[in-house]
Amino acid sequence: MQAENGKEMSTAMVKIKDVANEAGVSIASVSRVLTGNRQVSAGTRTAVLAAAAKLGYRTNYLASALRSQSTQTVGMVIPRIANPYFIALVQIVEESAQAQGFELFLCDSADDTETERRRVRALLSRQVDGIVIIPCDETASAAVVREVLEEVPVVAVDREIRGVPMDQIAIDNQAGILAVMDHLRHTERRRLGFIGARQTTSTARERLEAYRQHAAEPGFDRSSAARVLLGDFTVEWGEAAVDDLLANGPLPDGIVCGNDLIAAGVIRRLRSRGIVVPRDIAVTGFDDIELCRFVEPAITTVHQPLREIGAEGARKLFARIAGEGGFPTRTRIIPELVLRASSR
Amino acid sequence: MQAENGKEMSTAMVKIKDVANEAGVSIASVSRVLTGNRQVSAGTRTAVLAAAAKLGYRTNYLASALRSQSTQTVGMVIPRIANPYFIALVQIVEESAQAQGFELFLCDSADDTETERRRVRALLSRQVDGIVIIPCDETASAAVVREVLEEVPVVAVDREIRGVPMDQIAIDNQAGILAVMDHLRHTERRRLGFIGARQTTSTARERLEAYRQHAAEPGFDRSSAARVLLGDFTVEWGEAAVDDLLANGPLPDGIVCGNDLIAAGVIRRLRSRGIVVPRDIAVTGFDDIELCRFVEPAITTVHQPLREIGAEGARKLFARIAGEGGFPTRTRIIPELVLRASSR
DNA sequence: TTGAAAGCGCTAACAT
DNA sequence: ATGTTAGCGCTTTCAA
Repeated sequence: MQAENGKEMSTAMVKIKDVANEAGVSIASVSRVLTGNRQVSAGTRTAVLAAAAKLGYRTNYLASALRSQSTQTVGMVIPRIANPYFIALVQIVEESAQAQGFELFLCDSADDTETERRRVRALLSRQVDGIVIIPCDETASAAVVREVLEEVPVVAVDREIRGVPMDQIAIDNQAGILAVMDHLRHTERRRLGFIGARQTTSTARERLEAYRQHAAEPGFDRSSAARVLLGDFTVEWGEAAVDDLLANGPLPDGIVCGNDLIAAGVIRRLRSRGIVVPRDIAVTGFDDIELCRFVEPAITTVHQPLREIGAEGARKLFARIAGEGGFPTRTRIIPELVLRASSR
Repeated sequence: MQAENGKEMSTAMVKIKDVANEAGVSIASVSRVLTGNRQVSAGTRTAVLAAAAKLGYRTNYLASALRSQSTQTVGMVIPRIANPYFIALVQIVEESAQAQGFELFLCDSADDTETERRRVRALLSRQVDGIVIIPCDETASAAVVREVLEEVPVVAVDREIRGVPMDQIAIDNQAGILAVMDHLRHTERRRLGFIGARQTTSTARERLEAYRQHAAEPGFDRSSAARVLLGDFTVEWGEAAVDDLLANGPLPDGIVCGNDLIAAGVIRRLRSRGIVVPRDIAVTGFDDIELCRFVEPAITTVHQPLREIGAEGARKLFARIAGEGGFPTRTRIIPELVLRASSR
């Protein structure tokens, strides 16, 4: 006892040998009972279980994993842990992992390629059995992912990686933007603008490309296709972009935003400038995050089927881990438009 | 090559022996260079580093940790990964961990004592060097934490655990509620009500206790102290609680909410019932999450100094891990009121 | 400063 | 069905 320095006496770690002694069997029998991969007699099982419970034994993960060459762990690397959108995806993957008896090791790449590389290497160093990645850069992330693929299966989720033959699952961004713009056309919006993010991710790129393509179609004013502002996927950029628009000529009557955060910023700034949404100008988002229903007016947006995306990503990963072969696949889920007050 | 089934040939894992061969030294020397705990000649160092880089060697974490009895990993158990408030705290702790050269293993207890116990055991099984916990139940979590304390240091953050002598850090909830109620008193609100959460956490309990105490003071209508509704810390409960209030007699002119999510729900439902906030009724929140500034009207709330709480929690943990003794401490940070439109 | 060898705690192969 | 033992890949004595 070392009561005087406030430290409790540490219980010596219980090892498999202690359980074996207590149960009166060999350590191999203990291992067999606990891992369950082998036949054991009922008597041995009972004795081992009782001894383990009595001593409070917990298998040493490090030793077990080192020996069995299996960590039963998968890693997930996301660009920003503070982004609720990514966290929602994490939750689905975590559920699937748990259901398969795997643990999930979550890492934040801080939307930085170098950090992403370090995180991925740390995961490989921990001998994870597979990795789910939301890459932070459409092209720069390719190199590190290619490296990983030499060792364990990887699935890219939500964002695409170019030029790497691998399993991928994401939403169909083009279809989403098309739905938004069809809606704006039918509600007589003619002069559109697009406020999105710089083209470092497939998400940003595909949404912009779809906008440009459809804005040039009949039904929209000719100025629309060129009215494009690119920053990042944040509320702050949405606000700044509105100032930009206001300073440069007459406002459009519809703004297509690259995601909901931008849309929230756009709406807040427009309101503070006395411009009425949706009467003067319609605003749309993308992703359908919770915030949409709290903003006034509530944001019309494209719903991300996160559950499907996450579940399918996990399914692909665990299939590879289980040794299933076949060519890598790229899946796109077609999203639905959610009409709310900001565009009516 | 097995090109026909789409599988790349797996690179054999590079081991320390391979590096030793390549560099023409013993494996011990490689280890010494890579861990940096020992003296090595410049020549050996260069040769080892070059060989390691050439072969793309990464230390096997499992083997290294098993042998050295140090994982350089801490665990963090939070009640809900989907709650941005907890995630903000995680980020701060993660920063501190990285700065100390530790990895953080994040776990979700799903606000359930049994899951919490399983998660904690999994962490111990992985030989983490310490644990930061946001306990899901003020009393029930005590048992599992007491267990853990036998093996590694634990720090409770944000919520208190009763009856366990351990390091703790949280906000001073009583002071926060007092600030809210002083403000309401000065703005002539007389008939108050409290919408909070059931008393399973110190957070919920302390905020209610403070409300009850101050509501009975002069300046408030006598009905105030008894006008209390308890559910959980969600938007949905805030909405339901308003229906409850409306069905039972005249409305108060001020509602103190247990947190911001409840306040957001309260405001949304009041508005949909045609009741004007803050003219007819003032509403306040607690925590100062991002949402507060998006709700219309923006929510008056108590700001949580998350950075300070997280950093101090991490500091305490790493001090214990480093072997610092001394009695456990309980720290409370006094928060500030943030005045916004919902109470003016 | 370096190499040889022991051993971290466990699982799996090999006995019986 | 069970026990004995090798060895997972590394770090750390112990010798030299």
